[in-house]
Amino acid sequence: MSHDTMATLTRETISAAPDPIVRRTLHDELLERLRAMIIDGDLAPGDKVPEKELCERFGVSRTPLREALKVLANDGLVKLTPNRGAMIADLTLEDLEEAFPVMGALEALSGEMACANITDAEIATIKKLHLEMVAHYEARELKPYFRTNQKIHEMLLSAAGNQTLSALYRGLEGRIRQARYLANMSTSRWTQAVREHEQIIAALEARNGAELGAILKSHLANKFETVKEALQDREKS
Amino acid sequence: MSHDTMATLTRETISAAPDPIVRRTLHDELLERLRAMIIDGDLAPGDKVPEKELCERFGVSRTPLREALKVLANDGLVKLTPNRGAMIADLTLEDLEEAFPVMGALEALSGEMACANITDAEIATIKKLHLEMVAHYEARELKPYFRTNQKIHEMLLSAAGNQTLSALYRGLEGRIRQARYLANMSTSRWTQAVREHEQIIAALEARNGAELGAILKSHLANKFETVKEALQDREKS
DNA sequence: ATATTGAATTATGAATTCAATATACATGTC
DNA sequence: GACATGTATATTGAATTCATAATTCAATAT
Repeated sequence: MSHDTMATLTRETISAAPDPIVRRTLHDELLERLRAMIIDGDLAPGDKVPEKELCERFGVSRTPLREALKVLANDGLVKLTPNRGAMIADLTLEDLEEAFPVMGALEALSGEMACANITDAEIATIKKLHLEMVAHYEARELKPYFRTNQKIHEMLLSAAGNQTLSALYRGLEGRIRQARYLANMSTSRWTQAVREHEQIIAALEARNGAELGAILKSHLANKFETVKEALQDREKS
Repeated sequence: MSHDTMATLTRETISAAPDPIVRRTLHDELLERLRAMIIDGDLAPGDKVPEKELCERFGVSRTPLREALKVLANDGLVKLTPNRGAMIADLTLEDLEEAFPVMGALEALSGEMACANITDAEIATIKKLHLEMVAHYEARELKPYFRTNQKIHEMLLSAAGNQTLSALYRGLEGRIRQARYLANMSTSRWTQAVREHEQIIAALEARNGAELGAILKSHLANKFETVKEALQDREKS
């Protein structure tokens, strides 16, 4: 064994079995859990965040919890008022009006990039999901419909293969999470939405990125209109 | 004074002078300062973040500083490794390749929305900045050129009038901050960039949102190519 | 009866402390 | 002399503590 290969060999020996023990910080773990709680609605918008209670629940001290809250505040999921603590952010019409165009731009990009990178297998999976979704539409099953719908958009996003894009998109989605439960669509809008999804599939199969981007953008804009109406109705009551 | 107007009057008296004392938390202040330090390059990529030193510098304890670091990590400006502390995030080619398309989408949206909302006065200001920038180009003053350039893009962004968009854009910009110092443009690229800026002004004056969006997108794509080359050169050395 | 004031309680922001982990250094072995 | 092992120091993550601000509630005045 010559001397100058030693170092290389040693490194290979070590890196041959790179199986590090994953250790997460409490802060990190809490961040994930709290995000999930907010997005799932366990912590409702407008709620005060009960620091003490959550600490007991998770069995941690206030320090890591508060660190997580600062991050969530930065992401817009909670509002922090000095000396008055944290509240789960409430969704205003203005928030929606700001978020949707940005979502549209990101979604369009996601479509464009997905067309460039997606595999045939992935397209097949999306088609299958699409058929599932249509079945839910025909059965008028709103919740399963939404769920499948979201899966399709998630797949497009991951097919785009851009972590930065995904992160921003998910961040925005978290903020407008409430909108989902609002959009009790009219039959005509629902039919239109399904038709738009047909177009999405077609553009995807043709791998026409520009087209897909445009469709997604207007699809989202239409969805926004639906949500906006629902939100305005709710605010009246 | 009738009794039923009392409450109203009282409320008016209070809300007539809403001049709350602005109190910021240390965490918030630190966040701002650290961001500036990173973006200005006072803390260089790859540097370990000296917790203790910074605490002394700012005269605060570790708690608020660490809170700020978590937020910065969430934004991708620093990397946090458990038990090993924080490092200023280093910019890889992959980061750039991910960030630029997203920046492009956001910038395009910014242009579109700016056209819809911008005032004549704002257009005039931008034109003035543009002339300044051209002057710097002709004098071959790179740094002032960049600075003015950035001001123009900032104005477009604020003219778009979408806080969500601004926040995401600035976040991304912070991450690719290093790219600025890399882009030592060739003369031909520089000339091209100025020409593109002429087009930007033209589209803006015509208030042609779609056009402006498209120009900004390709403008950024071209810039990316320049930066990419510079980065590859640097990585070789 | 209602509104206002002041004291007690609670919650928050930030500093400090403590335990666990990593790094640096020294010593011993081949 | 190179490497490994053990020890000391420093740094980090998280709990605890402390001071201050906000909230609650009873007492008082209107």
